[in-house]
Order: sequence, then structure tokens, then C-alpha cells
Amino acid sequence: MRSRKEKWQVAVLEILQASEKPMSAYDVLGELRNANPRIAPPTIYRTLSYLVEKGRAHRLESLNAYIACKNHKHDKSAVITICEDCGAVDEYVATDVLKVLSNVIAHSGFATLRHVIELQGVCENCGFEQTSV
Amino acid sequence: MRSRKEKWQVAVLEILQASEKPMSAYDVLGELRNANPRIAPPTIYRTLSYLVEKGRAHRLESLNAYIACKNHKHDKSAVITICEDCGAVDEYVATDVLKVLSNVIAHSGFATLRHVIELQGVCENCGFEQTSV
DNA sequence: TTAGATTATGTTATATTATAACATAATTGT
DNA sequence: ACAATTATGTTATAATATAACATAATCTAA
Repeated sequence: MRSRKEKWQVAVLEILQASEKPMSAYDVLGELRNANPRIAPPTIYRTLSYLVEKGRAHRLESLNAYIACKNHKHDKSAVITICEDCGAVDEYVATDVLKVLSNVIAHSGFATLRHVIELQGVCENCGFEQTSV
Repeated sequence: MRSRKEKWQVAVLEILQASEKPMSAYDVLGELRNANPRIAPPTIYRTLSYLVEKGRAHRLESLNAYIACKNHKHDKSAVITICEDCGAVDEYVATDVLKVLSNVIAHSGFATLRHVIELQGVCENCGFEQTSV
């Protein structure tokens, strides 16, 4: 049992990859309905869950939105930056820093399995614009 | 213009403080309705926003829920740990680590203003239970 | 001290995000 | 081919959040 499931995954991933900005589940649903008008929310939520679990997409918890993973290693634990000005989102891998963070916490007996790290601020482009005014 | 606004803030904060577990906005609403049956969602969302902005409460983005800030300094940028087993939530201040993280990102031109850092895993208690089985 | 500006609150309605529950269909393994 | 399993479709609804605007409290300055 793979072809049907994968069909949706490919379609959703292509939609996310084509988007400059994070998309809500219902944004993706809207796109999919162009080709397939009868598709319903559970399908899209299931598909997004699979993609996130495989590291092919990220869920931005602070936006309730999704992006395609742009990192070749499809690391589930990316650091996400979100520009509050233009909405641009980028991914970073800061494994060392995160390992240190996780170790600091581990002193208190907590074992980290996953993490959500989303930095909100101003991206390079928008920062330049601000200083030039 | 303060007393009405602060009345809700105190009431909500007390409810959050009395709770062992994170509460959704509607959980808080339910509690408030015991004393004030006519209160509506916007009031509670506004109050929670104020509290979060003042650092007196944290919004857990990955749970869509809220907790009272337990840290005396009411630092807005706490590191939150969430036990997937029992739901217990704790706050940590890991300023140094976060500063390093922010600096790593800053090389790419991004200026961090706020961050969401939520670690999901297994807390000390639940970890002990697991190994003792 | 009161008229006008401002800010907070109340209220109604609705938008947005997400999942439960169960029927149907495809796939797999034997 | 049949039963077991897993995925998908479908309907309905739950859970989370905000828009829009009316009302009321507070503040400010004449």
C-alpha cells in the first residue's frame, strides 16, 4: 500500500515547495482542490503529518503553518527563523548549540526527544530596509 | 483605566497558577464562568495576551495552551520542557545557550527579537518509571 | 465638571484550525 | 481468492481564535 498515499505526499510537497511563504493546511487544501475538488481536510492533515514525520516538511507551531524542508538532510530538528516583517522563513541546522541546550536541561533529568525552535525577528532584507529609512 | 483590566488579569493568573497542567484558553474560560457566566472568548484571549506580553504567563505554541510563569524574573524567553508522558511542563532559563544560538543565526543577517523553544521528551519522574519496568 | 478623546470591555457572530468516527477501497500476505 | 491490514473518503463536529462593532469606564484638558 503505497501509491495512493505517496500520490498525495508528492502533490502536497510540490505545493509547499512552490510557495515562498508558509502555508496553512487549508491553503494547501485550496490548491489541491484545483485538481481534485472533493478532497477533504483529514486527507490533507494526514498527508502533512506524514511529511513532517519524515522530515520532508516542517510545521511552524507559532504560525499553525507548514513549509517544505529545504535542507538536504531533512533534519527534523531544524531551527526556524520567521521574519515578522515580510513573513520569510528560513531553516538552520545548529546541532552543536542544540546539543548543549539539551544537555543543560538534562541536568534536571529531562530527556529531550524533539524540539520546536522558532526564532521571530527581522530578516536581513527587512533589516536593511529599516536602517536605510 | 486599570482596575477592570487588572481584575481579569489577576483572576486568570490565579487560575493558571492553581493548575498543575497547561490550560487551553477555553479551559480558563470554563473556570472563569463559575464566577461570571457571561464572559466570552475575546475577553479571555485579550487577558492571556496581556499576561504573555508582560511575561506573567507563557503560551505553549506546540500545545495551544498557557501556563503561569514560575520564574521570578518573568523572562519572556524561557525554555519550556513538556513531558509527553504525563504532560508536566517546566521552565528553564538558559540565557547563555540562547545567546549563542541567536549569534549563530545572526551571521546570516537575522536579528532575533523573540523565540519559541519547546522541548518535548520525558521528564525525570516518567523516565524513572520507564526504566524500572 | 464636563465634553471629547481614548482605551477597555461586552457581545454577537463567524473565521480558522483540527480531529472523531465510521464506511469504503486498495494492498498485502498466505 | 480470502482474510487481515492499512489507507482513503466522507460526514460531521470539535477546538481554537478573531472581526466587528456597541457600550462603558477612564482620562485630559478647557
